[in-house]
Amino acid sequence: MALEKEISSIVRFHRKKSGLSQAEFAKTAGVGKTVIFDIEKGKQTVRLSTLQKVFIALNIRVSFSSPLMDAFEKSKEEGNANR
Amino acid sequence: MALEKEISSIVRFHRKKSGLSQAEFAKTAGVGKTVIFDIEKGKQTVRLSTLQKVFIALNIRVSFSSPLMDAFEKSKEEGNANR
DNA sequence: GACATATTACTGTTTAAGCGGTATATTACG
DNA sequence: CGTAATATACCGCTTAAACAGTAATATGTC
Repeated sequence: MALEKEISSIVRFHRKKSGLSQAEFAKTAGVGKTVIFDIEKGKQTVRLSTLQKVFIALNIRVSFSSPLMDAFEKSKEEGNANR
Repeated sequence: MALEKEISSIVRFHRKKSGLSQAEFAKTAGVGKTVIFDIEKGKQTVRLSTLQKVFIALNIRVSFSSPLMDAFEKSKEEGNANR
């Protein structure tokens, strides 16, 4: 599933459960009402900072996975952020 | 950990493992070199579409979790996208 | 059907994201 | 140390994201 479509349905579901309209939720999240509509419509060009506010307001966590993720976690523990 | 910092370190780690410089990787991901530098620097205002290109190029998957996530998955199976 | 509420759509304005070019700083390696 | 590669930084330029306002649909609820 495309990332923006997934975000779209997740945000809408969570917002509806919160009982807030788009405009009300926009206020609590600290963003404009337009961008809530856009996100729920599946807009691909939203800014990360905007999504972050929405996710925080809805108590949604984001995580990442990949074939290299175990090695990445290991490197963090060892304090090798890069190399 | 802040989302943009997490993305920053994950992207840098994966790119380094790929053996590409920022400029080379930018080309393969289909974005400008500047935005790769910005992402690895922890920029918060990157666009979702840009991150998407980077994640695809690095084979990184994104997933979401929340207290309502089980109910959300259920509602998908039942075909109730909203309500 | 009438009426309230919410969503969708469109507007103009402000701000900045992304871009390539380039210049400087940093890092790696012989 | 020198030098090549890479990363970091700054530059204008173009495009569009986010915004509030408003208007038009849609979705209820009585």
